[in-house]
Formats: sequence, C-alpha cells, structure tokens
Amino acid sequence: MNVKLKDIADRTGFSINTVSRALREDSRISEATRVTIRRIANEMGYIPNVVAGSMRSNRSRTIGIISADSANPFFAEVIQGIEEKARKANYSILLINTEEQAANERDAIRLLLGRQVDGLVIAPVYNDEENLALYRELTIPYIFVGRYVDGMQDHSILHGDVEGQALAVDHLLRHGHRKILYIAGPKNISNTIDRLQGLTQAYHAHNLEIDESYILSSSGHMEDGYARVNQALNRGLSFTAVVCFNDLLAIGALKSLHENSLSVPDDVEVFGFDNLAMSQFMQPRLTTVEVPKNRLGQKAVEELVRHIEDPAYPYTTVNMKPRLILRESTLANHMDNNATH
Amino acid sequence: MNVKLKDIADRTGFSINTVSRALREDSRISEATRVTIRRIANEMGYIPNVVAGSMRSNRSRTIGIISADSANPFFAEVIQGIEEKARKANYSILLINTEEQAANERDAIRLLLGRQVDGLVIAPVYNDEENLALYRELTIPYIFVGRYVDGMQDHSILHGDVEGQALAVDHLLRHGHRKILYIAGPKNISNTIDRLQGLTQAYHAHNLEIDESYILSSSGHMEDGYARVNQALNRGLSFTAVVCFNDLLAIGALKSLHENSLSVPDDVEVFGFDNLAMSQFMQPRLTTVEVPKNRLGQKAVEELVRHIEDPAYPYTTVNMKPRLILRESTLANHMDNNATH
DNA sequence: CGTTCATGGATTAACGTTAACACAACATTT
DNA sequence: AAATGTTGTGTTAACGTTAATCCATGAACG
Repeated sequence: MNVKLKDIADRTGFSINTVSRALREDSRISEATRVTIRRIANEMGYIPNVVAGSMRSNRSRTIGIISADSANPFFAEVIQGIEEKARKANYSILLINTEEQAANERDAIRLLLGRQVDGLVIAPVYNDEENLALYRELTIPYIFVGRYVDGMQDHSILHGDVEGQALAVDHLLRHGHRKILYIAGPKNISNTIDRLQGLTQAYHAHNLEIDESYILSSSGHMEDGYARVNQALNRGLSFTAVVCFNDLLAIGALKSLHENSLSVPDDVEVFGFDNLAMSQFMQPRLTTVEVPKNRLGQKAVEELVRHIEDPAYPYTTVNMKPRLILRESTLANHMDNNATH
Repeated sequence: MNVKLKDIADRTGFSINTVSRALREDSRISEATRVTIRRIANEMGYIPNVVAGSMRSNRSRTIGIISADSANPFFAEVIQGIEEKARKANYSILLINTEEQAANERDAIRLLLGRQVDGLVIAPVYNDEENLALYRELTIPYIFVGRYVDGMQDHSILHGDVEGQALAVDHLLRHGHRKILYIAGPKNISNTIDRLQGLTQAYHAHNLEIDESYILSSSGHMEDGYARVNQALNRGLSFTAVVCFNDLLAIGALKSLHENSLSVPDDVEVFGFDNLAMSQFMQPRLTTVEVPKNRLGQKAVEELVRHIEDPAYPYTTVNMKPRLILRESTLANHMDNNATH
C-alpha cells in the first residue's frame, strides 16, 4: 500500500493533521517540525493523494479543456500553451475534443463538472441555445479561448478576427485586386462569422460590394482548400487572389493552384490566417495573419486561475492584436512589408 | 449546492445506497426502483461526483498521458487517437508534456500517481536509469506508445522503426543512390536509435559501408531540417538524396533545397518518416514512411484498458507494420510505387 | 409447516485528506 | 499579576461516494 499521512504521523509522532499542515507549508507549524516531517515524508516516498485532498477541500486543482480537435495544429498550439501554463500554476488538465458538435460540448461540460474541475477553458460552438443556458448555470469559472458566444463576450480571449481579416483583404484591395476568392470556415464558430465580417468591412471601406459567388464555404481543413480552389477553377471562376479562413485551407489552395499551373504569387496571391508553424515552410512561404496561439492558451489559463483564486475578479474580454505576416505567397513590393519568415 | 445522492434519496424515499446502486445499474435493484430513481435523478439534474466515487472505489477512470510535446503534429495525432478511444471507453485523460526531459517525465509520473490515475500512456525518454527504476516500481498498468525502453519492450506499442527506415533507404540504394544524407532525430528516444539501425541494416544488405559524415544529428523539427541541409550544402557535401528521421525535418529540407535551386526529386530525392497530414500538401508531395499515429494512440488505450480491467492480462509488444508512401519527392519510375496521396 | 434461498433494500463503515475548533504553553501587555 | 495575545499542535468531524454487512419479505422446497 502507498504511504499515507497516517504512516508519516505514526513514524514522526505528530498528529495526521500536523503532518498535513507541515507538508502544505502551513504557517502555523514550527520550522523544526516542518523540516523533520518533510524529511521523513521524502524518505518514505510519500505522494499525496490528490483525490482525497480534493474531496475534502473542494478544490481539485484541475482544469477542464474543451477543444474542437486537439490534432488540428491551431488547437495543438493553443493546448500546448494551456498545458504549459497550467503545469506551472500547479493545475492539471483534463482534455476533451468535441469535433465542433454542440452536443459533445454539453457532454464534455457535464463530465468535467462531475470530475469537479475548478474551471473550464472552452473553444465553444457558436450560440447553441442549449449550451448558452448551460454556461449561464455554471458555478465555476470558465474562459472561451479564441472564440466567443453572444452575450458572454467578456469570458473570451480573442485575437481580432474582424480586424485581422479586414487588414488582409484591405491589403489586397489596395494593391488592385478586385476578384478575390474567399474560402470561409466552419459555420458554427464565431471566427468564421467575424472573419467574414472583416472581409465585408474591407470591401466597404473601399466602396466595393462583395460578389457572393466568390465566397465559398468549407470546414477549414487542407483538403477543403484544395477542393474549393479546384472547383472554382473548374467552374471557370476568374480570380487574382485567394483569401482563406485559415492557413490549412491556404495550404490546400496552394496545392491546387500549383497543380493547375498557376503561379503564386504572380498569377494568384494567397492569404492564410493563423500563422501556423508549418506555414513558413510552404512553397512559397505563406502570407498570413498572426494569431498568438500559444499565448492565447497561456492567457486563458492565467485568467482562469485568477478567477478561480478570486471569485470577485471581474470578467473582461481580452483582445490580442492581429498582425499581417507578409511572405512569398503575396507580392511584396510595397512599404508595409515588415516580416521575413 | 449540487444535487447529491442524499438529495435523491430524500426525494424518492430510498436509501442513499439504493440510489447509488440504481444509478450504477447494479443487478440487485428492481427494474421499477431503478426507473423511478433514474427519472428523479434526471429531473434533479444529478451529476455524480466522480472524485468522491474514485476515492471510495479506488478507481478514478482516469488515464495519465505523458507526451513529449502535444503541439508536435506527430503527438497531436497520437493524442487525438488516445482521447477518442479513452472517451469512448469512459475514461478521462490527464495530459502532461515533458519536452523530452527525463526529469519532467519523472515529475509527471509522480503527479499522475498522486492523482490516482488507473494507468499511464507514456512516450518515454530512452533508458534513463532513474526512470527505468521508477517504471519497475509502478503498481498501475502502463503502456509506452511509439517508443520503448530496454528490458520493457513488452509494454510498448511500436510501428517498425528499424524496418521502416530500412525499407526507405533500401529503396534509394536500389535506385542507385550512394550519397545519401541522413538527418537523425533527438538522441534520447528509441526511434532515433532504431531508425539509425534501419539505415545501417539497409546499407549492409547492399554490402555498403556508411560514411559517418553523412549522418547529421538534430532535434527533429522543421528548422533543423532546413538548417542541416543548408549546412551540408555550405560544407560542399555532395549528395543525391536526403533521408530524414521524420517528416518535419524533411519539410525543412525541402525548403532549403528549393532555396538552393536544387530540384526535388530530379537533383535530390527526399524521404520523410511518419506521414503527417501536411506532408502530402508539400511541394513536391513528400515521400515518407507511414506510421498509423491515430491508431497507435487508440491501440495504446485499448491495451491499457485491458490491463486495468484485468490485471492478469499479459504484456506483449504490439507491432504495427510500416509501409512506404511513395510520392513526388522521390522518383517514381519503378514498380513498387503503390501509393498516391 | 419449518427450512432454505433468492430478492430487494437498509445500515454502517470506510476511502485519505483538510477544515474547524480546541487548547496548552509561553510571551506580552497593562 | 491578571488579562490578552501568539505559537504550535491535537481532536473531531466532515467531503460524497461505494463496499461490506445485514435484514426483511416472500417464494420454493421437502
């Protein structure tokens, strides 16, 4: 059997409680006692039973992470940031993927509540009625990472989707593009909506109307980018630039353009979004919008932990600035090119 | 306060224990009682306190996952398989990254033991003395995923590193290559050792000796592949093929070759390993060795759960077959080209 | 018709920890 | 010197669940 507080108590002669307090660095234990107890505990190879402690103290030091798909490089990096920060703050993380399904998200929340997590970091499906109700009933802190749902934006850590997409499209419009193919993301997430809005905003700023036939839907994967561009070309749609909801789509788009003997950026310029690690290794290097993924995860945990440790700490939307990363997939002969690789 | 078994007991008139058993589908409860209790529990929005249950039953239905780096696309896919399978088997996963540091791995194991996990899935650092001792002392089941440590191979799920690398190198040797640059992986993992052995094996099968100056070390990231090939070219090393420990390196290598105006595959052929999702979107599409990453994760959980549920279930190494995926980064004019993308 | 057995449920005692309270010994204040 | 802290520790009671027992009822049996 594993070593318990009782074993240390028996061995040292102190009470279980004193042992517990000494190991927890409680201030009311004398230095001498603390040292003795810690030494013996080490000798005996004591590993605290966190489950038992959680139960009594009503704090599990565990955070639930509800991601859409941990294998998606975007989330993979966000989760990395979360894991790192959580580990350093002495929290453990329980990870669940929802595959963007509202019902899975509900199940995940309930499961994690049952496991007594101290807080939740969620990449939420957009405005699902049932889920909105569920969030409102939550009695533990929760942070939406990289996304939002209506009415609870103050729980979100965001990275300027509207502005970022507007910047990208504006960049192209300013350089004369008028036939821009836009490949949108999955329907049920706020990012898709915001980036579409950014697109519109940029057009309007140039007093232009969008041709809806240049907006294609997708689920945001590399295969979609490839297939959508193929389809557009097959339909005989003419365009001089492709703006993608994310880098994965853009990578697929690059592939299709290459196969169709269209040169990037000379024949067609391509814009991604997210700045994945792999994007600068594409041929050509992908121009994109920077999203601080790792930082996003870290920030989510930082905020969450503050809420956990101080229930009075108010919720406020955290906004991170988007930034264009101009590389080889767009033409670089202009002054606002401030990035290399 | 949350609904507890006691609340349901009060409401239905049954004892706490009967309620507990009814909800757990215990056979000794009548159908009528079970139905009533379940209905009321639902009405009241009961969510079982898993922590309390774990404590009493000594089973947490939690698995600890010790990965090197969850943001690495290889692990990201393995973890996805793990998460999916675990969720379906009604287990939750606690995720920790070690950054390939033996000391972090130890900390992770102890942390997870303290959290009373029912089993561990580990991507272990190779043969760290202290860790080997720690594994041997473990009283819960554990599976090494995609790697092994000496003396405990039977705890591993493997995917034929030696054979896979030998196949790849043999393929090139058979097609006349004699100057093959090999970029190896991180020193402290079994995969690096095995793949180097596969390399050697293939050379020996062709009665050739390896020129050690063609073997470069790396930590297995895209940047390394890029830098190593750059360095080799700068050193004036002549080679007709680059074989990489993994796809990430190969992607970096492709970049460097392109920048140095070397055509792939015409001037230099490039071989990766792992078959990452992104690899078929490279320009040119990357030839590689298939590793069933998702399946690897799933299998690890399958095995682990069997061990958890039946302590007598014997450990045996699970081997998965490697398979060449020949694409555009190698010349395809030969009969054994059986793959597209 | 008493005995045995199955069925359905209640009672009690844990699981290992921490919180709340109590209290002795000694120091400090007034 | 009494009153009031302060320091360090022990005692007791939870936390919410499940395991281990035990018990009542009625059916089945010879």
